[in-house]
Amino acid sequence: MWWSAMGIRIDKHSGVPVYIQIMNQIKKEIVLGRMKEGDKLPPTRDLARMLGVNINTVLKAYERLQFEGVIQAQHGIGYFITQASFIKKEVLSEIKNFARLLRENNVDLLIAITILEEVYKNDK
Amino acid sequence: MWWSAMGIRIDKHSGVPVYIQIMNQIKKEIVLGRMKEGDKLPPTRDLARMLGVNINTVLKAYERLQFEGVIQAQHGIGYFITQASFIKKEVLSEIKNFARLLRENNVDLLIAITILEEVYKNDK
DNA sequence: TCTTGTGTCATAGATAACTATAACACTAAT
DNA sequence: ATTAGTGTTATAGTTATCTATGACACAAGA
Repeated sequence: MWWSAMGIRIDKHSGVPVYIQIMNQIKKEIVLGRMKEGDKLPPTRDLARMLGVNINTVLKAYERLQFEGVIQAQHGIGYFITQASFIKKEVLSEIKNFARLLRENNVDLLIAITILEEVYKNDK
Repeated sequence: MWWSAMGIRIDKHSGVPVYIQIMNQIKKEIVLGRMKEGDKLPPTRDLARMLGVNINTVLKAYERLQFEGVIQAQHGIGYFITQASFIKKEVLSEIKNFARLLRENNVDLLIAITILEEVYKNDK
């Protein structure tokens, strides 16, 4: 088994703390079915090297994911996924359509997300 | 003219720097047409008090928005909007539909946004 | 001119995030 | 038993963000 860094991408200059980005990226990989229950995560040292961040930053992300019950450490072995929920294909398809809509209308992604958050929270 | 804080909401514990949240919120208000070119922004001191943050944090947001050309300071008078672009009604409508879809399918907003970002960037 | 409202600048301190580095503990394979 | 791979813990230092506070500059109106 090897790690290319999987689909995990971070942006050090986005303003969002890196450890939170790592958490979100791993959750995303799981939801998209790229990682499933029982799968082993990249070792902390490896992921840190691949992402160009410090080990402690990856560890912080892993520890928080463990606290949330998403993954589980096994001392001396590695971290494993313990909880996996998948997104429906239709929903994923709709996300793609939505992304296309935004691009076609030249809507800035950050602004769209800000509006989306407001709408999502207000209509509850 | 008064300031209720307008539609500007921030979350101190979201991990995203507050001054960036303020920037995004103001851009959002403009795009939604709630503020238009020439409109005066809340004074730094007032917005700081309304949001429960320090003046310097608001100032940092305003200064960056000015650097981006969105707003313009007039010494002793206030900050004014210099650049306004609007979102199409159809796009806003689609954002609302999208938010509804996510809620109906119990999709976590953060994860949805993470997937959206990936799709948006990859399909370019 | 004086006052009020506002932008601007500066300094200092607190907290969070990130980095650098080392040492130790457990597991599996040889 | 030894080694390699991995998790765990600890310490220290740097940088970014946020706060607290004060002082000064400019504009408009009384």
